[in-house]
Amino acid sequence: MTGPSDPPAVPDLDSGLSREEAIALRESFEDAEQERIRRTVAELLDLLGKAHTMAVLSEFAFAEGPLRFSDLEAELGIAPNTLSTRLRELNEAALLERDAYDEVPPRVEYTPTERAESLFPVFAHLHHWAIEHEL
Amino acid sequence: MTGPSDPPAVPDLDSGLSREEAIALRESFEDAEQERIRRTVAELLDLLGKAHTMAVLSEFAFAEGPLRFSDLEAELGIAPNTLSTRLRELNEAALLERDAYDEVPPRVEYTPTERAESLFPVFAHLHHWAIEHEL
DNA sequence: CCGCATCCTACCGGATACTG
DNA sequence: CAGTATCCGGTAGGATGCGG
Repeated sequence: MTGPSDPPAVPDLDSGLSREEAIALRESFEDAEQERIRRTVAELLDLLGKAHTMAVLSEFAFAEGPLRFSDLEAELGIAPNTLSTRLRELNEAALLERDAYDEVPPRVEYTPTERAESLFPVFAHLHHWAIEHEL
Repeated sequence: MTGPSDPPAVPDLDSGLSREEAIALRESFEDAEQERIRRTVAELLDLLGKAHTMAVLSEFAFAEGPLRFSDLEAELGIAPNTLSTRLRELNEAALLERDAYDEVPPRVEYTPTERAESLFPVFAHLHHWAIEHEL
């Protein structure tokens, strides 16, 4: 009773680009460009590797519109200082847009940028993986 | 000179499952199963969120066969104790298989399992993202 | 020799209290 | 409500040692 039971027509877990295609694609670039790609991937993995960064982005990936600080705080159960740091990093990486409204009570909304949206299929894939596997 | 120049025919960055499809798919399950999926995703994000886990998996995603401890240590420039911990976690999560050969010099090989391989398109997508964006 | 385990240090993330 | 200040515990990094 631990595995998925009676799964409703799960489409193939073939998320676009395969490993071979990705390798071939990268090798089609000049050396300098390959090096840039390598560095960008490393930086990206470094950012995503920080605690809760993936979880935060995942929330945006499955949310309809913008999210507020307290939304994320409540949903993820993460300390405010840490959340604050993560949001600032994501904002500086141009993955989240920060909009502050001068009201009472104050309101700050975070919205994923297009750069972030083009990253969201990753979270859809992770979600799909979780449907078919356990941990 | 910072952006990509003369990009050779990059295929569309449309990695299979969209956000809407992922949401619809999840909602097609019963509540109990949805809860299991939610928890699995959370655990997965927690594991991937640990420092260097993504980087380690990424190495396997683009490597041909198995990798050795020293390969990863040299490639990622990460402390041996930390690498040791990450490899053990990934092994316990059944994402890496560990094979020790009793030779001189000793040899230990880590091989991604099928579970891990079904996760690799994620890294191909991240790589693809890095081709089209900066950080 | 390689793959770790150990020891220590530095930094990062968690909890709480407090402020604009 | 949306953070910041402070303190503290845990975790990663670096050097070293050692067993296989």
